[in-house]
Amino acid sequence: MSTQEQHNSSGASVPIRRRLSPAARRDEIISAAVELFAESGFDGSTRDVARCAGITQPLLYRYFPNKESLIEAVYARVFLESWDSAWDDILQDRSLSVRDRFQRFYEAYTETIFRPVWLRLWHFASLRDAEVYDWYKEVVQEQILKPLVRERRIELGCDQAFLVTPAELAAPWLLHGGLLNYGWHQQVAGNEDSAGRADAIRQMLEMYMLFTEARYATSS
Amino acid sequence: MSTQEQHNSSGASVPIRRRLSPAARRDEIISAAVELFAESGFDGSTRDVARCAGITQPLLYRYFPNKESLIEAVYARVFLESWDSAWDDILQDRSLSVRDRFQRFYEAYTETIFRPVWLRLWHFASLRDAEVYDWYKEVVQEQILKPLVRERRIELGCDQAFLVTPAELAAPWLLHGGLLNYGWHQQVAGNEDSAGRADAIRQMLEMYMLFTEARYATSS
DNA sequence: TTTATAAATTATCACATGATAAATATCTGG
DNA sequence: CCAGATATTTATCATGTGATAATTTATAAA
Repeated sequence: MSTQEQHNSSGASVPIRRRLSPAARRDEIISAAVELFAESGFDGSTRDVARCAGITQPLLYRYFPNKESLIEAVYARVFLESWDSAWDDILQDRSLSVRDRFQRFYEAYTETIFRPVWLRLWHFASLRDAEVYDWYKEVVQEQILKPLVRERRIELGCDQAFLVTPAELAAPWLLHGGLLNYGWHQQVAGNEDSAGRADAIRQMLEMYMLFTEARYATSS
Repeated sequence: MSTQEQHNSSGASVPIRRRLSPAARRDEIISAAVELFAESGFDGSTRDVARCAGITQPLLYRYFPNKESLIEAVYARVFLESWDSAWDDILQDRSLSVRDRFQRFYEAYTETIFRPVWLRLWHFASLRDAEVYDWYKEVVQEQILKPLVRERRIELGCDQAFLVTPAELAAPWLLHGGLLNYGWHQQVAGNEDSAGRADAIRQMLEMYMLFTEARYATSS
């Protein structure tokens, strides 16, 4: 990716030696690993990561004791640090209806997670680490789906119960999963149609609104 | 997996040499590859496939010119040959309501595709071959989703148009994708709850029924 | 039993990979 | 400008991998 070179007196090309601070170099290595692993999976070689980062392969081992710890750093960069606090602001903005609020939220959210890097790493990760998957599932459930259920209940005027039951989460999970799947379709096909994405979100919310209306109507 | 051995006079263990017909051997190799690739991905080694099949690694190359062609044989076994014609019978049985019919269909269908082998190979495949993914998407759309839309339209009494438009497929795709995602959740978590599965299908169909009722009611 | 066919194994190659040790060049503080 | 600290590279190892050639042995037909 960034393999710069110099030419010495004898004409042979010699790599430039950029001396960086450990923190900066570490960041660059992680960025390179994110790109490479997203493309080739976690079986991508450390040599390719190094080439992509513009360094030699052994240098990688000054920053990470082994490949596994590099992979963990990639997880942290992509999954842990990807939650945008602005999303929380949208989710909590009660000046909008639940429908409009979650429309806005999902449009912002999918702008990040529908990037090929995120989606592919997510798939690769879930194929090798059930833990990462479980952890992120928890995040989605607590940060997105439970708020959705709660706010919708309030909107429908049946706010007696505070806890969100597993049964109530089934439909939101189904729809959220459907949206993820939609994003995956687009990424495999190489599309990046933001209008179609907004439509998909609209349909998803439409279905949720109809479903909850029918369900909570009888019990309110 | 099936590495049988014999002991010769000097006590050293020597592999048994089972001489099979080419067709039978080929089948065994593919079965072994299906198991191994489902677990380790397509980067699983040919040596491991061979061990799993109870043969030596070079023998594999008498049946497949290279690893890629073995992978293609795995695709064929798992994806091409997995469609059960009994499913078509269910889909075409108009003695049942659309809801009941697709409930039955999806319960049978997911019994097959929610197996870890199918789901994992599906994920591995879609990460490396957009073609396989596109091909299967087409199958789902033509065999499942378009029939669903058509039959539902008839049931709602608005059978004027025969063609199914892309817009009409958005909701079914979202729900179908959500169900796939549900299966993936279960497989990663190691669950195999068929009651939960039936419930998920019920909710999915409930949402589709409500959605179509609301949508086609105005235009019929 | 004998023998020819081909299924299966042993031996091996070239290359890629994760990882380590030693040598070298770059930057910073004095 | 110099010297020490250390970021970076070169050289290297052990192992794993896809693939091929040569050899051996099981099996069925004569």
